[in-house]
Amino acid sequence: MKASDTTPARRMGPSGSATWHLMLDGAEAILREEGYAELTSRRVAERVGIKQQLVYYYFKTMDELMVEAFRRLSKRELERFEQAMSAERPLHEIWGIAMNTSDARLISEFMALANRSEGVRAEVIAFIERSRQLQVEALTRAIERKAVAAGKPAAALPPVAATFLATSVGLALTREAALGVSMGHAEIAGVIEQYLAALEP
Amino acid sequence: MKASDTTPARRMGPSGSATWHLMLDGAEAILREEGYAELTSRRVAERVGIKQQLVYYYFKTMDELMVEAFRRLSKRELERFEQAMSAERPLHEIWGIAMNTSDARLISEFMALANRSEGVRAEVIAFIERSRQLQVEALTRAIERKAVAAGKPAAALPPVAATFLATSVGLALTREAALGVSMGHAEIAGVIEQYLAALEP
DNA sequence: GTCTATACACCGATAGAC
DNA sequence: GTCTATCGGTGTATAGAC
Repeated sequence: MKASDTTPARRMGPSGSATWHLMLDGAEAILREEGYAELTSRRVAERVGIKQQLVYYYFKTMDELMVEAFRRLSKRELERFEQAMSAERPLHEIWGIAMNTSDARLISEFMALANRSEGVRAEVIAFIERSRQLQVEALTRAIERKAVAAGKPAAALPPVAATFLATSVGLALTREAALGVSMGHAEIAGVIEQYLAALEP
Repeated sequence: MKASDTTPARRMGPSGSATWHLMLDGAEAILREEGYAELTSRRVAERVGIKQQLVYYYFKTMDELMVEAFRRLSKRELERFEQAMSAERPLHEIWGIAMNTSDARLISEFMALANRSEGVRAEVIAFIERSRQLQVEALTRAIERKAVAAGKPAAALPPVAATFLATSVGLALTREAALGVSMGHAEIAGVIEQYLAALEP
């Protein structure tokens, strides 16, 4: 369309290099420990021991850095889920992941970021849908195995409802625990574990 | 302890005045529509049509403004809960409130803020505990009424677990809906409404 | 009660030297 | 690949005039 872009376009470095990863590591640490309000090029640089301006050699904008950071995280998480599916008791594994404090906090921050950045939003939506899909498949298989073994028709709780429930509850539990609230936590964890034990003895 | 404060303390306006409320209204609107990263004295002033510096006549710091904003909101919400308890079908009312989009978003933002501000954190903790207490009481009463009527021992799901579940799920549903995700939403809403209908026909 | 003036720190981003 | 220099913009907060 445009025969000549008047802006010559800034010189940029390659994705995937060691420094590139280092910067994303720094960004993750900041999100985890301080929240997205502190995620700035200066803070990232300070953390990894480089100059602020170098951030813009590897990322066009801070928004792009955030998108890349979530993309890397989401890939890692999905691989973790997939691996959990092939473990001995997949549902217990999934629940364990949902209860992992530090990454729950990280994902929480990205969800907040998703409200303000189109790029992040698209990645977050894709991640939610893919991980829910994975969980539904695993749960469906587990329920069917159980039903066949017992000769029962099973399921007052549809698999997708159960996974949604587990994810929401896991997130709420870790978020409240971080604040120092614990009212009802033991009871709700008990209910979930009872449900899991019934499916995966 | 200190016989004389060397800093003369800046001149301050009264809490509760019309302008004071106007500023909190502006702060709420910003949180709802744009998120806490945009909650600045300049943006508040712009919204309500006054100069940025006037914010500091009514609030010592931005942090104090946030605390006051949450305090006002939390008071309003708790009154709403209490009123709902005395309605015809209290549990349906509570679920309705949990599903109210705009205030769920607002509360979400304050929860994120709680991770960064001690003052906000204290208020958020108090709010969570008080509102959960209220809900547990209402649910306990409803279950007992039902159990007495049916002559049953009742309750595989402890009331505090049920309310925790409803709150987490409600928050997750509205947050995802805001992003445009809907996978499993109909199923989970169906399950909850079924549970409610069983208790409050 | 609201305004102007003003300080100082930090932010994203660009240009160009080494 | 990393640095120095630098820009315009925005943030919190204070002092003091009207």
